[in-house]
Amino acid sequence: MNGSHALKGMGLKVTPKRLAILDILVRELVYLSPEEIWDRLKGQFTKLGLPTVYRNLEELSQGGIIYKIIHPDRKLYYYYCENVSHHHHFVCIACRKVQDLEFCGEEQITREVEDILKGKVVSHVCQVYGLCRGCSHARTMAI
Amino acid sequence: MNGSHALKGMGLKVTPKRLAILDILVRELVYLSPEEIWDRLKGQFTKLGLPTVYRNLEELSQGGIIYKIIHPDRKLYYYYCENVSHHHHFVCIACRKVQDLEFCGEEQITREVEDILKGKVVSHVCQVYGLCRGCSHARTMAI
DNA sequence: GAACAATTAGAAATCCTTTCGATTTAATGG
DNA sequence: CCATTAAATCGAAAGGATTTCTAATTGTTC
Repeated sequence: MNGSHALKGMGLKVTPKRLAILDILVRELVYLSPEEIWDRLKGQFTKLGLPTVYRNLEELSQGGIIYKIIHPDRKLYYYYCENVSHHHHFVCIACRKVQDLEFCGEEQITREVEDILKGKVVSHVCQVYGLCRGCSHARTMAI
Repeated sequence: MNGSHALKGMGLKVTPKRLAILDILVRELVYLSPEEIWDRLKGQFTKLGLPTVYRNLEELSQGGIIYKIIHPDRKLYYYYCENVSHHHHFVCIACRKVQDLEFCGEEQITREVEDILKGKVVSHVCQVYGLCRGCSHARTMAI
């Protein structure tokens, strides 16, 4: 994963801040809010506005290199995922780690919508919440 | 669907406003925002605060009689659905109608998470967007 | 390295949603 | 039917995440 390359590829200028924002997500592989990313970068840049973080995250997301989490609290969270083909995610509710899922019921859903509801599928979202391997162990032992 | 009965069942007082809010959702069967519901009820009640609508929708949702839509704009929308067993929905992006889907990949997903990721599923969301029968016809003819 | 367009800072605005204290209303039971 | 009490409502105001705006800065290109 080459940050500069990726940014250029989507027609964005390669700025240090933009790179740093992407880098955080690439390194942590958990979903983060704009403010959390801002906090992590404050030490690295004397001047960094929260709007800059918001704007960059939105641009990166538009460019298809990072993704938004569907979160029950209806706030913005982003995560990086290398896998660019269509797939869904398993999100750990304890540590926020995001992992790929193979399974996607697209076919069955499309068939049902077309055959029974006589409608047309445009898109679908699917997200699974739970405890990842590590957190599920930790919890079993702790409680 | 008896509104008063349903409200009592969840330990809520039967007030005219609460009934009217529920009634709108039951009659329209599309997802609506608190403000849209408020607009529809302004004529019916001289005094009706938007916070009242918000509060009631949240209570009804807590009671499990109405549901929140997962919407990309991250705003609140609610809809009524008679079917209380676990299932997902097909949402028309044109008219907002919400229809039940049979299919749910719960089993396969749980198996994948447990067997491959060694994690534990707690919950999952799934929502399909598209054009319902009527809107898909209308669009074909219009464009 | 000059020119230009894109990016950023910082403050302020926006807008959805929630909170608060005071008032009203539904439910209960005598 | 009326009194009591807890729940519900009003209206204003606060809260808080996100976006907008203008001027200043910085990458990119040639």
